[in-house]
Amino acid sequence: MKNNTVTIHDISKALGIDSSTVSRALNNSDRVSKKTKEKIFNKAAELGYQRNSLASKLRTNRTNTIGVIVPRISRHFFSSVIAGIEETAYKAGFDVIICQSLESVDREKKLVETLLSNRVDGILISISMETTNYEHLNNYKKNGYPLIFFDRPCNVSENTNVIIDDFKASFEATEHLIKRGCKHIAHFSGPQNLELYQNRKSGYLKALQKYDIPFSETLVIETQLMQQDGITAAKEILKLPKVDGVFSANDTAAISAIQYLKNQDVKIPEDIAFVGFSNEPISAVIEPSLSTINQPDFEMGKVASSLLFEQIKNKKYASENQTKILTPSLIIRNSSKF
Amino acid sequence: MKNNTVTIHDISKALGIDSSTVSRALNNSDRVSKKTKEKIFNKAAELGYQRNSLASKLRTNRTNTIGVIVPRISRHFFSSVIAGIEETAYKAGFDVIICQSLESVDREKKLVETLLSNRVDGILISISMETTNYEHLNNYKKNGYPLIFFDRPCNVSENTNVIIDDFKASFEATEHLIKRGCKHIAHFSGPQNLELYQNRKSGYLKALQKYDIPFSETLVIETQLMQQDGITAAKEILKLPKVDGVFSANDTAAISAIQYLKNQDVKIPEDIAFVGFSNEPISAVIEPSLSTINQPDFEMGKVASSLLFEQIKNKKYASENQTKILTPSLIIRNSSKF
DNA sequence: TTGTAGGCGTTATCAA
DNA sequence: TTGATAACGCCTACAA
Repeated sequence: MKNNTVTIHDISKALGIDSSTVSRALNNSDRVSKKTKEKIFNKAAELGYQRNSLASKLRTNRTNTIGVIVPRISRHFFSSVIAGIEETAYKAGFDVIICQSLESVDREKKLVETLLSNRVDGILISISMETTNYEHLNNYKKNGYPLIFFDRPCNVSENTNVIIDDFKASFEATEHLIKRGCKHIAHFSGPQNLELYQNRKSGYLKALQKYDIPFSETLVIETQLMQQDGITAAKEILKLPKVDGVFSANDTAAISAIQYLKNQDVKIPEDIAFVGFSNEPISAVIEPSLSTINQPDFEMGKVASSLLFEQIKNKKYASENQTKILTPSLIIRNSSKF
Repeated sequence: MKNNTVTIHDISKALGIDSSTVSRALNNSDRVSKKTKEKIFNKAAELGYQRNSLASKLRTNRTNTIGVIVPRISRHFFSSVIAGIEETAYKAGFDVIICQSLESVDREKKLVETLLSNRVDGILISISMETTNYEHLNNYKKNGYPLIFFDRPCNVSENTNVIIDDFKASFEATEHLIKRGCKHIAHFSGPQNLELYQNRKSGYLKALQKYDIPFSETLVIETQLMQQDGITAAKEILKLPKVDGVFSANDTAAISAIQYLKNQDVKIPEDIAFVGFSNEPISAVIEPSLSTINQPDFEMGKVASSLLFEQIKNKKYASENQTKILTPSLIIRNSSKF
């Protein structure tokens, strides 16, 4: 079956035109006459010719393909970033290979290798929560391949990062809780190997400091911020005296915590006010609706991929390391209403 | 930069061993002595060798890659199916290329071509809402490539489909509304070119018929079932006399309709009861929580991909057309409580 | 404008 | 067990 695939040589033979001319025609070269082109196009259609990209990529050493690695595509934030990437890629004539690490370093390593061996022209990555060591990525960069980090930056060495201002957003979120009257604000924090969660924590601390709110380490509950973790964290704060506000480093944990607390007859926001992070669609529809930080996800995808395409074209990557910081915004909803 | 990529020939030269032996060693052939293998592995690591899959795929005419086309990865149902596919693929040693058609036929056509030109070994597809003509897929099948439809089947010609029993689930959902006392049940329906929505409508009609509930065409509101469509549909049923129940062909439309109706002081489920379809995570947390149909998404991914790998191995595709039907289940929540 | 020839990196076949 | 050689399908100097 598969053996009868049509090649440019079949077209060549059928028409008595050399395969090099066929190749040129199919690539729409202007060094082929209109007449021959037409003949070739027709014959190609007639025979059901389908270019073999593998061969052409091998030959040209360019794949016009980029790889994207995200923790999970089901997260609204990431699928929106991907939408932004795909839009830009489409305009630039690039294909996109989407991969998910599922927050596992091992998987991430394998994915990088697969992308590498498929000779993608560049990679956009949001590293997994487990990633603490960047060798698999440094090797890649060392070879001069363009690599851009988004959302979860890597400042271990020189890199191009596209991030949002997590510190500022977290500061504002916490400040908002303070201004509405919260005196004992807990923080649901994520893995501290991710700078992003460090920054969210720092913003929280900075706000407490600015308003002279006493702080105790017990107020910070560090987990993976999954659904189950939110419940664990909720139980935790019930043990603490008089917690009246929570700034959660993501929506997922905040939402499951709220659900749990509601079942325990804790009133949100009267007893405990909540602010989340990410603006997952679900946060707008739960009751009470969740105050959160909206991230410019689609824009992030566009910015990151535009940078990547620039680097692919100019090949001056090494020198062009830079960090782009996008601005998120606080959305106040019922979970932290005055 | 990129030019210094290491090939088997570099290893070959460095060690004075022929490149064919290097190739065999790197593929772990048992026709290479342990000693030479070791030398080769070490040198490969030392030089930072990274196999060129393009060349290998071209030569072997096998890519060990399958393509998956879904309408959108952000839909919980599809990302769960993909998770099932990836798990099976991983075990089978296959890579997966994930693509989204965004419900556009044009995009879908291009994706099929791209996958084809990259010589994937098979394709799993859930067609777009716009797809009414299957030429782009028939061409693919005609060449003997394995192709499996999931969730949204294609019975225009002989095909392998993996679906859920939409008819039965819809019948049960409607029956449930009837048993709880609804007498005027509307149906939010999807594009009728998708069999799936035909079946959901049929199940609804069958239930009305069985219980001798009078039916009028105005009760069926056909849209794309997007968020906005839910609102439009909600306005529509308010115009109808005494609608007291809605069976929606997806959760998205049901949820936005409920939100809208709540704002209009319609009581759910007292005034109008709702049952959705898909069990999106959001349906469990909104208020009232949404009764819906749970689909075995992860399992569907596993079943569909297992079938595909079988077809890839056995190459008897043409003759093996079959339809696998998985069983969904009704989840009763507050939106249709008695 | 078209043809010739060689090679991209790998692997399969055959021979040693 | 290893080596020599050709080929997968395509593209691109270079020559005509």
